[in-house]
Amino acid sequence: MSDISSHGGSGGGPSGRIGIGLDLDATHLKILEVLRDNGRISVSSLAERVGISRANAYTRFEALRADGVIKRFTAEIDHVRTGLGITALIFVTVRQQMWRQFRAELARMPEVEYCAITTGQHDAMIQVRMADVAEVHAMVTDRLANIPAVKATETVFILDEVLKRPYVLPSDRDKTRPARRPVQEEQRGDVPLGKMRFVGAAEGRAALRKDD
Amino acid sequence: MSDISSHGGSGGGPSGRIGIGLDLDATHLKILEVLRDNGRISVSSLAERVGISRANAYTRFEALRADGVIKRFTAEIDHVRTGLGITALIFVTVRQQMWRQFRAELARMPEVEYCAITTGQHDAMIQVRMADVAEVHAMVTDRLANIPAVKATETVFILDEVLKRPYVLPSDRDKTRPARRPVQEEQRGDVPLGKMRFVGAAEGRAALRKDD
DNA sequence: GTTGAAATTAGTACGAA
DNA sequence: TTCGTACTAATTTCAAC
Repeated sequence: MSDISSHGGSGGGPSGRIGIGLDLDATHLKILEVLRDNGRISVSSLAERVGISRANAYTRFEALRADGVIKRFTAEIDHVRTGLGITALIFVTVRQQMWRQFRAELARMPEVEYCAITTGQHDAMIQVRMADVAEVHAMVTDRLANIPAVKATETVFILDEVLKRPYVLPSDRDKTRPARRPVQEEQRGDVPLGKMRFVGAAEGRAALRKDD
Repeated sequence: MSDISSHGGSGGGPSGRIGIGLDLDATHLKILEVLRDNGRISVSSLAERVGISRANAYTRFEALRADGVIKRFTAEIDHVRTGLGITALIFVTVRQQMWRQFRAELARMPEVEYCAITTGQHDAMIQVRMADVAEVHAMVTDRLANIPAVKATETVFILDEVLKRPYVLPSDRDKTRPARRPVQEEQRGDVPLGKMRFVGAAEGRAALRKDD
């Protein structure tokens, strides 16, 4: 059960994989679209829905799997039903040169569902699922605070998860947006830029993306 | 393709579902554990791995599905391979009384993978997948800024996704932690509490969790 | 890249423990 | 409830086109 992503970052940094084994065409994307909503569909039904032959579907399906485009299949579950109804985001400031230790400690925390290294005020964001707020508090004060690599934390609770897509595909963008495009074009320029803010990375963090 | 979660929040608020249709035993959790890593496993193999009969596995599997504990099955994909290698978090401050509009606009944005309402300095956090940073910038300035409900935004880029579990289960906690428990007990009290911070919700936001 | 037919496997229904 | 078995339907594999 190795949970640490073996792949490179999603930020276009030092990734690792250079040669692309497979370039995805519209059919590949269609397959991924179907698989997003029904990961247990049979390859036969998949072929039908996508509009290709079974053999072709099998070939493409296997290629997507073998090439790592599809990392794995999983079930989406209702956390409330399993008793982990509290979700929190913990923003962590990591002490320089201690990323390796931070990562190692993360691997020991099964209640962490997601951890990303970010630009901005903090260095990392972790998402945890707990039974109650007391457990979140205990996790932050007892476990995180005891990691020397952790300089500071900031915790925020999730009140509601409004939207959660399994994943986004490039083909998604051509669906809802065209209707709004003209509006965008017209309003371009009138945008009150002052109300938004981009937060860059702290000193030297980008260089520390991989372990230390 | 309705992406907005029909379920209640994950924060224990006004959920909707009251009567629990199914209380999960250790076997149920074991099933979910297997399904987390292999959502396409056959029910026969599942039965084998969990150590129950095939018939029983079918019954429990169906019960978990019908009861909504398993929301759906999906494929996990590599965003870099699909050309959406840039991930950003956008923290949004929403104008009071305009949550309904904000939610409606969100539904029109297919590149948004996740949106949660949070406590703390901001009101919501959305995660987007884009082809490049320019697209993120365009999304924030052209699309988000044009929503009257959006008072302000703060954008942060994800440099690396260190850990991404499909989901956390209550049974996970009894795996890695026991080894560290004694350490926790010893260090309890020596925790430098000053280095962490809990951020509460802004005025009246909890009451506005559902639309408006 | 497609179709069709054999082999295998999945899903269902039943009685017994 | 759970298990084991037998039955039916579907899927996967492999062949030739």
